[in-house]
Amino acid sequence: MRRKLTLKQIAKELDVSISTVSKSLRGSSEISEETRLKVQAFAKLYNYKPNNIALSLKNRKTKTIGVIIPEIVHHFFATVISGIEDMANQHGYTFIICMSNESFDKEVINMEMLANGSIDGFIISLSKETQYKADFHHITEVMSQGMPVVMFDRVTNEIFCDKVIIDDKLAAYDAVQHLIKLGKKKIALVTTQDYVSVGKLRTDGYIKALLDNNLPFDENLIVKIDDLENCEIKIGELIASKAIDGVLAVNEIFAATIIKKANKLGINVPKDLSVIAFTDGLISQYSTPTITTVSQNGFKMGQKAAKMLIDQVEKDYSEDSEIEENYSTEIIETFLIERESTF
Amino acid sequence: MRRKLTLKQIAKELDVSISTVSKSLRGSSEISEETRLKVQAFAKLYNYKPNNIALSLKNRKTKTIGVIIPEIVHHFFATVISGIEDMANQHGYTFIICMSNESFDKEVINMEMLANGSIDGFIISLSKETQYKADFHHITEVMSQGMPVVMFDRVTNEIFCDKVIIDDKLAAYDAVQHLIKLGKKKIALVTTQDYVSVGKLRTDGYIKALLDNNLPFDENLIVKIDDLENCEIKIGELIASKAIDGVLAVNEIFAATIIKKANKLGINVPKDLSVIAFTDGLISQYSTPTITTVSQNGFKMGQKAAKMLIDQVEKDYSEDSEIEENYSTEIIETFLIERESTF
DNA sequence: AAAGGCTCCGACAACGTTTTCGTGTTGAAA
DNA sequence: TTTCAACACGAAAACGTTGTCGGAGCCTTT
Repeated sequence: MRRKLTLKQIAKELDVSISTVSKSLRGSSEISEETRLKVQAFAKLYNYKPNNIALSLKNRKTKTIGVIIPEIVHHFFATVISGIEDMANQHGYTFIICMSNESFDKEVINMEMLANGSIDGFIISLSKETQYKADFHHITEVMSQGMPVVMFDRVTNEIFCDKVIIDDKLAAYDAVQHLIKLGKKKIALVTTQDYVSVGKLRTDGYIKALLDNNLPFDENLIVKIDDLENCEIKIGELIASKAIDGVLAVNEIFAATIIKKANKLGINVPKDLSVIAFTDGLISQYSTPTITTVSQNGFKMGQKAAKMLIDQVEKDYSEDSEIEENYSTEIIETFLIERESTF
Repeated sequence: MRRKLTLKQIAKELDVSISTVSKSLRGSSEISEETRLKVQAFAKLYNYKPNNIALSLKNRKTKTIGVIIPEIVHHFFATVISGIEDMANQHGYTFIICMSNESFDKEVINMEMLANGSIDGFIISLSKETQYKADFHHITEVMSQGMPVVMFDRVTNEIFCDKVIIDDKLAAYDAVQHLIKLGKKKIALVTTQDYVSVGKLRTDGYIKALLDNNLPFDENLIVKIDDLENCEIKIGELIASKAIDGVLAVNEIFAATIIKKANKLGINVPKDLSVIAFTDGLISQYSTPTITTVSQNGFKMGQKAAKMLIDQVEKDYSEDSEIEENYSTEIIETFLIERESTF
């Protein structure tokens, strides 16, 4: 097993100093053309590549991004990762992914694990538990060490940092508005618990749309699902007894469950019941009927988040002064993709 | 912006040497209890964490795995990642993900990018283009540098290394066998081009099942999809004209498309046409009817792959001798999940 | 009183880079 | 012949660790 080639080995082999080898490879004019070419040829022949770890140590820059997400087996998060990878790649960055599995403790452990020099900054979407506990000390901790943080989707107002989100309230508002335009009068909302930031915002948008259209707001038409176990039961109750004609679901799974339940109960989607979902994933495209969704454009979200982080990292580098810490919040536009579940 | 605390700073602050600080923190008996406690208290107070990069450089071990996959917005690959993360985490490893986007060049670039010391080993699933070109020099290259490689799912016989796969041929055989037992006589196969290793194997299993049951093998009943564009057309032709009563699809998307097309053509699934798919993802669960699938257990596959790689990495470490290079191929068992699309 | 043995600590090398600063050798100018 | 710039290269420091080795100081032993 041949070890990786180092400058030292090349130097020894060619009987020159390490400095000379290094300079030759970087094309320094300090070195005579003869020596330079000789070294370059040798390096090329034996496929020399500078050791990244050594470079990271020297430069105090790893060109690596830490990504903390709740889970990866999830269409939205996977597309975000895809966007991050795209932008990271363009800038010569790699990234390490950690999953919190919606657990606060794991989120904290993962961040501490990475905040020891392995990465240049974080891109994070908060776990449900973190949002519930509203404990963000781990974030402030790494930020105080000068590590840039970009939050996406599941963010919090309590931390000042760059953020990239969709306008959840507006998107929900528009979706409900769409249902209302289609003539729906009794529109339900199937969402998560309020501590999930996006769930709360979408609920706000839903309520606002109803009120703006002088439709009655009925608390009973909002179903808050805490876990997938009782999802079916709660949804069953909703559509069986409440005689609704429209529903906004905060994710595909809820929407697909609604449709399946409706079918069983002999309720026709979209004729009797129109359904709109957040998260434009595969289920929406392949469900029957296909589902009208709010596109969240996770890819773009990932790209933006990565871009913002890289900008921060490289800015930190050039101007060591910390004059202006002006963070911004990017809002990714959403749009409604009309499919068969609304009519 | 306060920089990360280092041994040197602690040493200066407490007016002892760097060695003393290091030894104190590692609980060396060389240091008096008084000094040790003082240093430990200080380190704890200011939350000292050893710099990982420096450790990696010193130990020539990064405790990081490089993962190369074709794409991540894909249920199967996402579950594999999830399994890798689980096992990696248990062993204190992190991982860097690169996507080849099914491109040979990007696969090569990514591998070269990581093979410069950033990682201890690779877990890879080959891109379609790589399988098509059958060019694996980049794999042999990194292996010859002593970097362990574990392949999963899309593997090749031309490289000797650890592998983890499912028995694609047997799984396809069993699925077709199941259809035959249900009384189906004219069973089609919707697959990918032959150069995709798993596609080929599944085709073999399909054919074998037919022959073993004395059913005629009709070349025309095998549809090879090259990209999703013409997927719908080709599938339309198949089910409209061939009067088939069963079909095995090598992935969910194909299966869902078949079902949708069948519905449009007034063909009832499962009564007129039974459908079985590979890849047990969300589509299968939320499609109408739900789809009978071959479960690939990506999570377990990821776990196994990670375990095999970590074992290799740590073995390399202990015994520098390269006496026995005995690679193994793990086969993850599959099973049929019966749902509504078969009858 | 000299020798030896502890205890406790610091100097230093090493991991693989890059870069600054010297320094020896030329050749040309004075 | 002396002086000095230009050229080509090497030594060394630094990034943050860990671990080996040696040494200072003190106590015990003969």
